[in-house]
Amino acid sequence: MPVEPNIEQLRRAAFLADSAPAELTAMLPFTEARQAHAGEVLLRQGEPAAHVFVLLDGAIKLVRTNGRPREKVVDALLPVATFGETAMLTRHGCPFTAVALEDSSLLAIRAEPLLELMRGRPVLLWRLLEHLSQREAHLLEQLERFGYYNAAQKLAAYLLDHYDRDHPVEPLLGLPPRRTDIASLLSITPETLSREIGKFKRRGWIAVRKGRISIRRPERLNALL
Amino acid sequence: MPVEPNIEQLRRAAFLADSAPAELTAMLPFTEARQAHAGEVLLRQGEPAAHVFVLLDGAIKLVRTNGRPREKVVDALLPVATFGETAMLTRHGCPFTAVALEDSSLLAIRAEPLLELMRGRPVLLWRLLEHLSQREAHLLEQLERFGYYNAAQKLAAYLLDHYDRDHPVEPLLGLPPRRTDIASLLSITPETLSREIGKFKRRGWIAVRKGRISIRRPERLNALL
DNA sequence: GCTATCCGTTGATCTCGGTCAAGAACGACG
DNA sequence: CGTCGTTCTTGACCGAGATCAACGGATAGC
Repeated sequence: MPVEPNIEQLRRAAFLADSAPAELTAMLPFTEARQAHAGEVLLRQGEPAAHVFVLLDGAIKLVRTNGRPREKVVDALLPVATFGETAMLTRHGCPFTAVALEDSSLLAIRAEPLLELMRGRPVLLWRLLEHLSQREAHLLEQLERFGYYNAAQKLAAYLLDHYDRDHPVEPLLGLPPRRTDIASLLSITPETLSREIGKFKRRGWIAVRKGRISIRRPERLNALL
Repeated sequence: MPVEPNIEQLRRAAFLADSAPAELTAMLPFTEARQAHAGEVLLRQGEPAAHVFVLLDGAIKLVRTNGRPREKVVDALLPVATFGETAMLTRHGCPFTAVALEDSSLLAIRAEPLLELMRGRPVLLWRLLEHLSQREAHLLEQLERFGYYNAAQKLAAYLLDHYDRDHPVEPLLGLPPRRTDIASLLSITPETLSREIGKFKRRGWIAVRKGRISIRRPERLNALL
């Protein structure tokens, strides 16, 4: 049974981080804790988003489904990330499909009353605008990198991006069990990914235990970029 | 001497398109017409943006300058596009450098009073939020495409994106005189771009006159994607 | 009009990463 | 514990596109 959400959990979301307690409390009535099992679809591309999600624990991938079998992962989210903010703002539907990579726990904020609440609290709008601005910057950076990075650089950038700063000593990556998802995100084949991981491992820059990767020499990875 | 801007020009900007005349009129005092000559830098990556720009005529490229000689074009803008909206919202400075590709005419709206105006008119905030949401969708699409498109597909997508719908009979592209910019945008080398253009020309799908490309068989280009 | 410079084009070669195929590790299930 | 099915790994080969280099054509400046 999911525990009732509280404002401390809401506060972990970047676009709500420094909101007044009163505003967060006002959201609780239409915020619910939600568990998603691995593989569960939370948002579907093209459909309107009824909720904004806050990922508290687990991992989520955002994929573009373009009809054809080729399905591209455009982002891999770790706690605490949010998604669905833009989907509720456009009538074109969600620009991606969100799938749980592993069993995850999230907050689901109903979009309609959230929008209504924001209508009366412009400060919330400002926060969201700033948040979307940062996301644009992030996407531009991704776009830039994919332009000229080779396979090793893509992997290094991915590993560094997901470096767990909370556990510097044993930085285990809690990410995609599925190597194919990482490969898709980096726009390389699983075979190439496997070879690059092998190279890094052989040089002692990373270690692999139970399929999970830990970074041993972040400075070496960074030197590649 | 630049003509005084009017609200009809402002209305051409997507995020202002259906604003009330009163709101647009309120912007006029801090909006000025600006001419930019080819090569002129309008915004610089990392620096705060003092203006939001509306491109009325000409062409602008957005480039990421990452220190190294490698400089990547992330977008090529045609009229009527806007840029700098996100730069004024984040304290991290502009996420790109904006350079005029040819002599261009723009509107420059001073950021500070614009933000102040928006503070009092939340409807303007909503429009901007919707606009940024659409841009995120656009960037995600770009990111997806770059994942698995080959050189020919990239070129076809670029040509179709910049197809001038106002001149269906003679759809001359008014874009980058510089082939190297197109190549950078598509993340291919100028040599490869040249070869692909050659192929399309040989098949009669496009025609080149004075360095400018016109599309003859858009349906063929579309079939590649 | 002549020359210099910069781009764009064309050709030859190389290389990174994709493709195809086989084998190894892992988890689920009976 | 063994079998199956899926995913990851490893190897051999191939091809799209990068690189290197030479040539052609446009624009600017004298």
